[in-house]
Amino acid sequence: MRDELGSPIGRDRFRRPSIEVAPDMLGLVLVSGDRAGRIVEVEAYMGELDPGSHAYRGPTPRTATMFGPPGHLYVYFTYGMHWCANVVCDEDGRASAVLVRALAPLTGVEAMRADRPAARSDRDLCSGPAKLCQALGIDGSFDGVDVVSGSDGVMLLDDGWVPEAPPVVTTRIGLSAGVDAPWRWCVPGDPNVSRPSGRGGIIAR
DNA sequence: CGTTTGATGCTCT
DNA sequence: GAGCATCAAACGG
Repeated sequence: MRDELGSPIGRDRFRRPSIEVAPDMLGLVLVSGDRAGRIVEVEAYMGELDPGSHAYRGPTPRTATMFGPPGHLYVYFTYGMHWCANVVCDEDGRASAVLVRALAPLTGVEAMRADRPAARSDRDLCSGPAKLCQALGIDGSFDGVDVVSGSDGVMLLDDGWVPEAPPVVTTRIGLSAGVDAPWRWCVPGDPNVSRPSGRGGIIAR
């Protein structure tokens, strides 16, 4: 299954601040069990330096994974009903993470449809951080899993695909603090991107 | 199309 | 008790 979808990624790729890792994650394949999608939208969260980050006020039980070693999944629960998934970055002890905000579905699309009955089209399957978790079957039990080794069925792969154009850069979505940081990156023109532009419009392309 | 609103429960103050 | 890294349904033009 993995061999067909791409090659494993070294942990060193995540051993940097999330604002460096995030744009490099566009195009990678996120695999969960028999389902997979290509990452087309990400956001960076810079831990204790970032008022928009869950880690801004220091470590708590909820954010423990984000303060741990890179290459693991930080999965959190929000709005009383949704799960969202980040990939932890930077050295152990520094809370830096990349939120995966949208995927282009690749495999297991039938299973995704079954788990996302509200989706009116396949573009609604993974076009948002909570949607993609539902589509891939990711919930709180996946917090802390290693996406480099893939030992728990969730893995990031590189199949060599690269966007035709440089990423679109915007401000982040849905925050009340840290709203001005241009830390959201999208694959230009991809129909699965959750929203074409951020609060301040498109900052760079 | 666009914007608005209700759902729903965990987390930290 | 307030706020939330969201989503879908219900509106209005």
